[in-house]
Amino acid sequence: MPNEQFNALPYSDPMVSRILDAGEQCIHRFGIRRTSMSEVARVGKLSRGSIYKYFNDKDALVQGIIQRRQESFLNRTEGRLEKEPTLVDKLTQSVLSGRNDMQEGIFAALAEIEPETVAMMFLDRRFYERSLSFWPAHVRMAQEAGEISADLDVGIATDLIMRLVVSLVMFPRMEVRLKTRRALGDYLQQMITQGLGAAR
Amino acid sequence: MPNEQFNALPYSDPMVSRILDAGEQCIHRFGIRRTSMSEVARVGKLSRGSIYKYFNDKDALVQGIIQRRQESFLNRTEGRLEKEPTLVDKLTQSVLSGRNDMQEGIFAALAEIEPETVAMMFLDRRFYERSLSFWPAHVRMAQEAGEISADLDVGIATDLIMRLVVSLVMFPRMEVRLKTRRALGDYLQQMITQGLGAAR
DNA sequence: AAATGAACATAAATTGATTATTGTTCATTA
DNA sequence: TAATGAACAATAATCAATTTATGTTCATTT
Repeated sequence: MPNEQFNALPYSDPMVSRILDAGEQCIHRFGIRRTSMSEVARVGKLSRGSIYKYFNDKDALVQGIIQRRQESFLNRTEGRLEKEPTLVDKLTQSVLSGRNDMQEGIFAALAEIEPETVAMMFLDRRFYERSLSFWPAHVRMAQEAGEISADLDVGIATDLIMRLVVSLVMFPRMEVRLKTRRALGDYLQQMITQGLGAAR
Repeated sequence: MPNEQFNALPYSDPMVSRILDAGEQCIHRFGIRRTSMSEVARVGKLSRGSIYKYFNDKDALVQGIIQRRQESFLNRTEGRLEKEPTLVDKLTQSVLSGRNDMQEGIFAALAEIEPETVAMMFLDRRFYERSLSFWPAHVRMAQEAGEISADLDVGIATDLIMRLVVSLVMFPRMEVRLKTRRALGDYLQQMITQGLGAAR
Protein backbone atom coordinates (compact mmCIF):
# COMPACT_ATOMS: atom_id res chain seq x y z
CA MET A 1 0.00 0.00 0.00
CA PRO A 2 1.86 3.06 -1.26
CA ASN A 3 1.38 6.02 1.05
CA GLU A 4 -0.16 9.33 0.03
CA GLN A 5 2.80 11.09 -1.52
CA PHE A 6 2.69 14.66 -0.31
CA ASN A 7 1.09 14.83 3.10
CA ALA A 8 3.83 14.80 5.71
CA LEU A 9 6.04 11.79 5.13
CA PRO A 10 6.34 9.42 8.11
CA TYR A 11 9.93 10.33 8.93
CA SER A 12 9.62 8.38 12.17
CA ASP A 13 9.52 5.17 10.14
CA PRO A 14 13.16 4.10 9.99
CA MET A 15 12.61 2.48 6.61
CA VAL A 16 11.42 5.78 5.13
CA SER A 17 14.37 7.64 6.61
CA ARG A 18 16.82 5.11 5.25
CA ILE A 19 15.33 5.38 1.78
CA LEU A 20 15.32 9.17 1.85
CA ASP A 21 18.87 9.28 3.24
CA ALA A 22 20.15 6.95 0.57
CA GLY A 23 18.27 8.77 -2.17
CA GLU A 24 19.51 12.16 -1.07
CA GLN A 25 23.07 10.90 -0.95
CA CYS A 26 22.77 9.54 -4.49
CA ILE A 27 21.19 12.69 -5.88
CA HIS A 28 23.83 14.76 -4.18
CA ARG A 29 26.58 12.76 -5.82
CA PHE A 30 25.19 11.88 -9.24
CA GLY A 31 22.14 14.07 -9.82
CA ILE A 32 18.60 12.86 -10.34
CA ARG A 33 18.97 11.51 -13.87
CA ARG A 34 21.95 9.33 -13.07
CA THR A 35 20.53 7.96 -9.85
CA SER A 36 18.87 4.57 -10.23
CA MET A 37 16.54 2.87 -7.80
CA SER A 38 19.00 -0.03 -7.59
CA GLU A 39 21.73 2.38 -6.57
CA VAL A 40 19.50 3.87 -3.87
CA ALA A 41 18.73 0.36 -2.65
CA ARG A 42 22.43 -0.54 -2.59
CA VAL A 43 23.39 2.62 -0.70
CA GLY A 44 20.49 2.24 1.74
CA LYS A 45 21.20 -1.47 2.14
CA LEU A 46 17.66 -2.52 1.44
CA SER A 47 15.76 -4.08 -1.41
CA ARG A 48 14.46 -2.34 -4.46
CA GLY A 49 11.04 -3.83 -3.73
CA SER A 50 10.89 -2.06 -0.38
CA ILE A 51 11.48 1.33 -1.96
CA TYR A 52 8.46 0.79 -4.18
CA LYS A 53 6.39 -0.13 -1.14
CA TYR A 54 7.02 3.33 0.29
CA PHE A 55 7.22 5.42 -2.86
CA ASN A 56 5.03 4.91 -5.89
CA ASP A 57 7.75 5.71 -8.37
CA LYS A 58 11.05 7.47 -8.80
CA ASP A 59 9.40 10.87 -9.06
CA ALA A 60 7.61 10.33 -5.75
CA LEU A 61 10.95 9.48 -4.15
CA VAL A 62 12.58 12.59 -5.58
CA GLN A 63 9.65 14.73 -4.43
CA GLY A 64 9.91 13.12 -1.01
CA ILE A 65 13.59 13.99 -0.76
CA ILE A 66 12.94 17.58 -1.77
CA GLN A 67 9.97 17.79 0.56
CA ARG A 68 12.02 16.59 3.51
CA ARG A 69 14.76 19.07 2.68
CA GLN A 70 12.23 21.87 2.50
CA GLU A 71 10.57 20.86 5.76
CA SER A 72 13.94 20.63 7.46
CA PHE A 73 14.72 24.09 6.10
CA LEU A 74 11.40 25.45 7.36
CA ASN A 75 11.96 23.93 10.80
CA ARG A 76 15.47 25.31 11.10
CA THR A 77 14.24 28.68 9.88
CA GLU A 78 11.29 28.63 12.26
CA GLY A 79 13.81 28.16 15.06
CA ARG A 80 15.88 31.11 13.99
CA LEU A 81 12.82 33.33 13.56
CA GLU A 82 11.88 33.10 17.23
CA LYS A 83 14.72 35.48 17.97
CA GLU A 84 13.56 37.99 15.37
CA PRO A 85 11.27 40.65 16.84
CA THR A 86 9.39 41.96 13.80
CA LEU A 87 7.87 40.49 10.64
CA VAL A 88 10.38 42.45 8.60
CA ASP A 89 13.24 40.93 10.56
CA LYS A 90 11.75 37.49 10.02
CA LEU A 91 11.51 38.05 6.28
CA THR A 92 15.06 39.34 6.10
CA GLN A 93 16.33 36.32 7.97
CA SER A 94 14.28 33.96 5.81
CA VAL A 95 15.69 35.37 2.60
CA LEU A 96 19.24 35.07 3.92
CA SER A 97 18.60 31.49 5.10
CA GLY A 98 17.00 30.63 1.80
CA ARG A 99 19.93 31.93 -0.21
CA ASN A 100 22.30 30.11 2.07
CA ASP A 101 20.48 26.82 1.62
CA MET A 102 20.48 27.23 -2.15
CA GLN A 103 24.22 27.75 -2.23
CA GLU A 104 25.10 24.60 -0.37
CA GLY A 105 23.72 21.11 0.04
CA ILE A 106 21.65 19.29 -2.48
CA PHE A 107 20.44 22.29 -4.52
CA ALA A 108 23.88 23.66 -5.27
CA ALA A 109 25.06 20.17 -6.22
CA LEU A 110 22.07 19.64 -8.49
CA ALA A 111 22.43 23.09 -10.05
CA GLU A 112 25.92 22.14 -11.20
CA ILE A 113 24.97 18.77 -12.67
CA GLU A 114 21.42 19.41 -13.91
CA PRO A 115 20.68 23.16 -14.05
CA GLU A 116 17.54 22.61 -16.17
CA THR A 117 16.12 20.31 -13.52
CA VAL A 118 16.64 22.96 -10.86
CA ALA A 119 15.13 25.60 -13.15
CA MET A 120 12.07 23.42 -13.70
CA MET A 121 11.78 22.92 -9.94
CA PHE A 122 11.76 26.65 -9.32
CA LEU A 123 8.85 27.08 -11.70
CA ASP A 124 6.90 24.22 -10.17
CA ARG A 125 4.01 25.36 -7.98
CA ARG A 126 4.41 22.31 -5.74
CA PHE A 127 7.75 23.69 -4.67
CA TYR A 128 6.06 26.77 -3.20
CA GLU A 129 2.89 25.10 -2.00
CA ARG A 130 4.96 23.28 0.59
CA SER A 131 6.09 26.59 2.10
CA LEU A 132 2.82 28.48 1.93
CA SER A 133 1.50 27.31 5.28
CA PHE A 134 4.59 28.71 6.97
CA TRP A 135 3.62 32.38 6.87
CA PRO A 136 -0.01 32.88 7.95
CA ALA A 137 0.86 32.40 11.65
CA HIS A 138 3.56 35.06 11.43
CA VAL A 139 1.22 37.39 9.58
CA ARG A 140 -1.33 37.11 12.38
CA MET A 141 1.33 37.77 15.00
CA ALA A 142 2.39 40.90 13.16
CA GLN A 143 -1.22 42.01 12.96
CA GLU A 144 -1.71 41.52 16.69
CA ALA A 145 1.49 43.41 17.37
CA GLY A 146 0.14 46.27 15.29
CA GLU A 147 3.02 45.97 12.86
CA ILE A 148 0.84 45.58 9.80
CA SER A 149 -2.78 46.32 9.06
CA ALA A 150 -5.20 44.17 11.04
CA ASP A 151 -7.82 44.61 8.31
CA LEU A 152 -5.80 42.90 5.67
CA ASP A 153 -6.74 39.38 4.60
CA VAL A 154 -4.13 36.94 5.87
CA GLY A 155 -4.04 35.12 2.53
CA ILE A 156 -3.32 38.32 0.63
CA ALA A 157 -0.53 39.24 3.00
CA THR A 158 0.92 35.73 2.81
CA ASP A 159 0.80 35.96 -0.95
CA LEU A 160 2.91 39.12 -1.05
CA ILE A 161 5.36 37.75 1.48
CA MET A 162 5.89 34.56 -0.50
CA ARG A 163 6.37 36.50 -3.72
CA LEU A 164 8.91 38.81 -2.15
CA VAL A 165 10.85 36.06 -0.39
CA VAL A 166 10.92 33.81 -3.46
CA SER A 167 11.97 36.67 -5.71
CA LEU A 168 14.66 37.88 -3.31
CA VAL A 169 16.09 34.39 -2.90
CA MET A 170 16.13 33.70 -6.63
CA PHE A 171 17.38 37.16 -7.66
CA PRO A 172 19.58 38.84 -5.02
CA ARG A 173 19.85 41.70 -7.48
CA MET A 174 17.08 42.89 -9.75
CA GLU A 175 17.50 46.63 -10.38
CA VAL A 176 19.30 47.13 -7.09
CA ARG A 177 21.84 45.15 -5.06
CA LEU A 178 20.09 43.49 -2.11
CA LYS A 179 22.82 41.24 -0.84
CA THR A 180 23.60 42.54 2.65
CA ARG A 181 21.32 42.02 5.63
CA ARG A 182 21.19 45.81 5.99
CA ALA A 183 20.12 46.52 2.40
CA LEU A 184 17.59 43.70 2.51
CA GLY A 185 16.17 44.82 5.82
CA ASP A 186 15.73 48.43 4.70
CA TYR A 187 14.13 47.31 1.47
CA LEU A 188 11.68 44.97 3.18
CA GLN A 189 10.91 47.53 5.88
CA GLN A 190 9.83 49.96 3.18
CA MET A 191 7.87 47.46 1.10
CA ILE A 192 6.10 45.72 3.96
CA THR A 193 5.15 48.77 6.01
CA GLN A 194 4.48 51.29 3.26
CA GLY A 195 4.85 49.80 -0.20
CA LEU A 196 5.84 52.67 -2.47
CA GLY A 197 3.46 55.08 -0.79
CA ALA A 198 3.44 57.26 2.33
CA ALA A 199 6.58 59.01 3.64
CA ARG A 200 6.59 62.81 3.57
CA MET B 1 32.32 42.85 -38.26
CA PRO B 2 29.82 41.23 -35.93
CA ASN B 3 27.75 43.85 -34.16
CA GLU B 4 27.60 44.25 -30.39
CA GLN B 5 25.08 41.59 -29.45
CA PHE B 6 22.77 43.21 -26.94
CA ASN B 7 22.65 46.94 -27.52
CA ALA B 8 19.64 47.70 -29.66
CA LEU B 9 19.81 45.55 -32.77
CA PRO B 10 19.69 47.52 -36.06
CA TYR B 11 16.19 46.44 -37.00
CA SER B 12 16.21 49.00 -39.80
CA ASP B 13 18.78 46.88 -41.62
CA PRO B 14 16.65 44.67 -43.86
CA MET B 15 19.24 41.89 -43.66
CA VAL B 16 18.95 41.79 -39.87
CA SER B 17 15.17 41.73 -40.04
CA ARG B 18 15.18 38.93 -42.55
CA ILE B 19 17.50 36.85 -40.37
CA LEU B 20 15.47 37.49 -37.24
CA ASP B 21 12.20 36.78 -39.04
CA ALA B 22 13.50 33.51 -40.43
CA GLY B 23 15.01 32.51 -37.10
CA GLU B 24 11.85 33.28 -35.19
CA GLN B 25 9.78 31.30 -37.65
CA CYS B 26 12.11 28.30 -37.27
CA ILE B 27 12.16 28.45 -33.48
CA HIS B 28 8.41 28.77 -33.45
CA ARG B 29 8.03 25.65 -35.54
CA PHE B 30 10.87 23.40 -34.39
CA GLY B 31 12.23 24.85 -31.15
CA ILE B 32 15.75 26.12 -30.58
CA ARG B 33 17.55 22.80 -30.46
CA ARG B 34 16.12 21.54 -33.73
CA THR B 35 16.69 24.76 -35.61
CA SER B 36 19.90 24.82 -37.65
CA MET B 37 21.61 27.84 -39.12
CA SER B 38 21.21 26.29 -42.58
CA GLU B 39 17.48 26.03 -42.01
CA VAL B 40 17.33 29.69 -40.98
CA ALA B 41 19.30 30.58 -44.11
CA ARG B 42 16.98 28.52 -46.28
CA VAL B 43 13.83 30.06 -44.78
CA GLY B 44 15.27 33.57 -44.96
CA LYS B 45 16.53 32.97 -48.49
CA LEU B 46 20.05 34.12 -47.72
CA SER B 47 23.42 32.50 -47.14
CA ARG B 48 24.67 30.92 -43.98
CA GLY B 49 27.75 33.13 -44.23
CA SER B 50 25.63 36.26 -44.02
CA ILE B 51 24.00 35.16 -40.80
CA TYR B 52 27.42 34.81 -39.21
CA LYS B 53 28.32 38.33 -40.39
CA TYR B 54 25.44 39.71 -38.32
CA PHE B 55 25.41 37.30 -35.39
CA ASN B 56 28.49 35.86 -33.77
CA ASP B 57 26.95 32.48 -33.16
CA LYS B 58 23.70 30.62 -32.77
CA ASP B 59 23.23 31.82 -29.20
CA ALA B 60 23.59 35.44 -30.28
CA LEU B 61 20.91 34.87 -32.91
CA VAL B 62 18.59 33.28 -30.37
CA GLN B 63 19.20 36.11 -27.91
CA GLY B 64 18.54 38.57 -30.73
CA ILE B 65 15.21 36.95 -31.52
CA ILE B 66 14.18 37.00 -27.87
CA GLN B 67 15.41 40.56 -27.48
CA ARG B 68 13.35 41.74 -30.44
CA ARG B 69 10.28 39.95 -29.10
CA GLN B 70 10.77 41.59 -25.72
CA GLU B 71 11.29 45.02 -27.22
CA SER B 72 8.23 44.60 -29.38
CA PHE B 73 6.32 43.58 -26.28
CA LEU B 74 7.59 46.60 -24.35
CA ASN B 75 6.66 48.93 -27.21
CA ARG B 76 3.17 47.52 -27.54
CA THR B 77 2.77 47.65 -23.78
CA GLU B 78 4.07 51.21 -23.62
CA GLY B 79 1.37 52.11 -26.11
CA ARG B 80 -1.37 50.56 -24.03
CA LEU B 81 -0.08 52.17 -20.84
CA GLU B 82 -0.68 55.69 -22.12
CA LYS B 83 -4.37 55.15 -21.54
CA GLU B 84 -3.82 53.98 -17.96
CA PRO B 85 -4.13 56.83 -15.47
CA THR B 86 -2.23 55.48 -12.45
CA LEU B 87 0.91 53.46 -11.80
CA VAL B 88 -1.25 50.72 -10.33
CA ASP B 89 -3.33 50.59 -13.49
CA LYS B 90 -0.15 50.42 -15.55
CA LEU B 91 1.17 47.52 -13.50
CA THR B 92 -2.12 45.68 -13.73
CA GLN B 93 -2.19 46.09 -17.48
CA SER B 94 1.46 45.03 -17.78
CA VAL B 95 0.88 41.82 -15.88
CA LEU B 96 -2.13 41.00 -18.04
CA SER B 97 -0.20 41.77 -21.22
CA GLY B 98 2.75 39.76 -19.99
CA ARG B 99 0.62 36.72 -19.25
CA ASN B 100 -1.06 37.08 -22.60
CA ASP B 101 2.24 37.19 -24.45
CA MET B 102 3.48 34.12 -22.60
CA GLN B 103 0.42 32.13 -23.58
CA GLU B 104 0.74 32.72 -27.28
CA GLY B 105 3.48 33.29 -29.82
CA ILE B 106 6.99 32.02 -29.51
CA PHE B 107 7.10 31.43 -25.74
CA ALA B 108 4.06 29.19 -25.64
CA ALA B 109 5.40 27.22 -28.61
CA LEU B 110 8.82 26.85 -27.00
CA ALA B 111 7.30 25.89 -23.65
CA GLU B 112 5.63 22.93 -25.33
CA ILE B 113 8.70 21.70 -27.18
CA GLU B 114 11.53 22.66 -24.79
CA PRO B 115 10.13 23.51 -21.35
CA GLU B 116 13.59 23.34 -19.73
CA THR B 117 14.87 25.95 -22.15
CA VAL B 118 12.03 28.29 -21.20
CA ALA B 119 12.62 27.59 -17.52
CA MET B 120 16.30 28.43 -17.92
CA MET B 121 15.35 31.65 -19.72
CA PHE B 122 13.12 32.73 -16.87
CA LEU B 123 15.99 32.35 -14.43
CA ASP B 124 18.41 34.25 -16.67
CA ARG B 125 19.13 37.77 -15.46
CA ARG B 126 19.60 38.98 -19.04
CA PHE B 127 15.93 38.31 -19.61
CA TYR B 128 14.98 40.88 -16.99
CA GLU B 129 17.80 43.32 -17.61
CA ARG B 130 16.22 44.09 -20.95
CA SER B 131 13.01 45.22 -19.25
CA LEU B 132 14.52 47.12 -16.35
CA SER B 133 14.84 50.44 -18.16
CA PHE B 134 11.12 50.41 -18.86
CA TRP B 135 9.91 51.39 -15.39
CA PRO B 136 11.95 54.31 -13.99
CA ALA B 137 10.13 56.83 -16.23
CA HIS B 138 6.76 55.62 -14.98
CA VAL B 139 7.97 55.67 -11.39
CA ARG B 140 8.96 59.33 -11.74
CA MET B 141 5.60 60.17 -13.28
CA ALA B 142 3.85 58.55 -10.36
CA GLN B 143 6.04 60.48 -7.96
CA GLU B 144 5.23 63.75 -9.65
CA ALA B 145 1.54 62.90 -9.60
CA GLY B 146 1.81 62.32 -5.86
CA GLU B 147 0.76 58.73 -6.25
CA ILE B 148 3.79 57.29 -4.52
CA SER B 149 6.40 58.73 -2.20
CA ALA B 150 8.62 61.34 -3.84
CA ASP B 151 11.40 60.55 -1.37
CA LEU B 152 11.82 56.99 -2.54
CA ASP B 153 14.83 56.09 -4.65
CA VAL B 154 13.68 55.37 -8.21
CA GLY B 155 15.87 52.28 -8.42
CA ILE B 156 14.36 50.79 -5.28
CA ALA B 157 10.84 51.42 -6.54
CA THR B 158 11.71 49.96 -9.94
CA ASP B 159 13.13 46.91 -8.20
CA LEU B 160 9.88 46.19 -6.36
CA ILE B 161 7.82 46.78 -9.45
CA MET B 162 9.88 44.37 -11.52
CA ARG B 163 9.73 41.73 -8.81
CA LEU B 164 5.97 42.03 -8.50
CA VAL B 165 5.31 42.04 -12.23
CA VAL B 166 7.63 39.11 -12.90
CA SER B 167 6.18 37.12 -10.03
CA LEU B 168 2.59 37.86 -11.02
CA VAL B 169 3.23 36.90 -14.64
CA MET B 170 5.01 33.67 -13.74
CA PHE B 171 2.62 32.69 -10.93
CA PRO B 172 -0.95 33.93 -11.45
CA ARG B 173 -1.74 32.19 -8.19
CA MET B 174 0.60 31.94 -5.22
CA GLU B 175 -1.48 31.80 -2.01
CA VAL B 176 -4.35 33.65 -3.62
CA ARG B 177 -6.01 33.68 -7.04
CA LEU B 178 -4.96 36.79 -8.94
CA LYS B 179 -6.29 36.04 -12.36
CA THR B 180 -8.92 38.71 -12.97
CA ARG B 181 -8.10 42.34 -13.72
CA ARG B 182 -10.16 43.27 -10.68
CA ALA B 183 -8.33 40.99 -8.23
CA LEU B 184 -4.95 41.99 -9.65
CA GLY B 185 -5.78 45.69 -9.49
CA ASP B 186 -6.95 45.54 -5.88
CA TYR B 187 -3.89 43.52 -4.89
CA LEU B 188 -1.46 45.91 -6.57
CA GLN B 189 -3.30 48.94 -5.23
CA GLN B 190 -2.75 47.65 -1.70
CA MET B 191 0.87 46.58 -2.20
CA ILE B 192 2.02 49.65 -4.09
CA THR B 193 0.33 52.33 -2.03
CA GLN B 194 0.52 50.76 1.44
CA GLY B 195 2.38 47.47 1.45
CA LEU B 196 0.98 45.48 4.33
CA GLY B 197 0.79 48.53 6.57
CA ALA B 198 -1.60 51.44 7.11
CA ALA B 199 -5.41 51.05 6.77
CA ARG B 200 -7.57 51.59 9.83
C1' DA C 1 3.61 -8.82 8.92
C1' DA C 2 7.24 -6.77 6.71
C1' DA C 3 11.10 -7.07 3.87
C1' DT C 4 13.25 -9.58 0.27
C1' DG C 5 14.91 -10.73 -4.28
C1' DA C 6 14.06 -13.03 -8.57
C1' DA C 7 11.33 -12.80 -12.75
C1' DC C 8 9.17 -10.13 -16.09
C1' DA C 9 7.50 -6.75 -19.82
C1' DT C 10 8.11 -2.09 -20.94
C1' DA C 11 10.61 2.07 -21.13
C1' DA C 12 15.16 4.65 -21.07
C1' DA C 13 19.89 5.10 -21.34
C1' DT C 14 24.26 3.81 -23.52
C1' DT C 15 27.35 2.67 -27.16
C1' DG C 16 29.91 3.26 -31.41
C1' DA C 17 29.63 4.16 -36.30
C1' DT C 18 27.65 7.62 -39.21
C1' DT C 19 25.82 11.85 -40.53
C1' DA C 20 24.76 16.77 -39.77
C1' DT C 21 25.84 21.21 -37.76
C1' DT C 22 28.86 24.71 -36.22
C1' DG C 23 31.85 28.36 -36.72
C1' DT C 24 35.82 30.08 -39.83
C1' DT C 25 38.02 31.30 -43.91
C1' DC C 26 38.33 33.08 -48.38
C1' DA C 27 38.08 33.30 -53.31
C1' DT C 28 34.05 34.39 -56.30
C1' DT C 29 29.78 36.84 -57.50
C1' DA C 30 26.31 40.61 -58.07
C1' DT D 1 31.29 46.59 -50.98
C1' DA D 2 28.20 43.49 -49.29
C1' DA D 3 26.54 38.94 -49.96
C1' DT D 4 27.64 34.39 -51.41
C1' DG D 5 28.76 29.58 -51.19
C1' DA D 6 32.31 26.08 -51.09
C1' DA D 7 35.83 24.02 -48.21
C1' DC D 8 37.28 22.85 -43.73
C1' DA D 9 38.22 20.95 -38.83
C1' DA D 10 35.82 20.42 -34.67
C1' DT D 11 31.44 19.56 -32.34
C1' DA D 12 27.19 17.73 -31.82
C1' DA D 13 23.06 15.13 -33.35
C1' DT D 14 21.39 10.74 -35.03
C1' DC D 15 20.51 5.84 -35.51
C1' DA D 16 20.12 0.97 -34.66
C1' DA D 17 21.85 -2.56 -31.48
C1' DT D 18 22.60 -3.44 -26.88
C1' DT D 19 22.46 -2.74 -22.18
C1' DT D 20 20.38 -0.95 -18.14
C1' DA D 21 16.48 0.81 -15.43
C1' DT D 22 11.60 0.99 -14.25
C1' DG D 23 7.58 -0.52 -12.24
C1' DT D 24 4.89 -4.96 -11.07
C1' DT D 25 4.17 -9.32 -9.29
C1' DC D 26 4.73 -12.93 -6.15
C1' DA D 27 6.72 -16.92 -3.89
C1' DT D 28 10.27 -17.06 -0.20
C1' DT D 29 12.72 -15.39 3.89
C1' DT D 30 13.30 -13.08 8.40
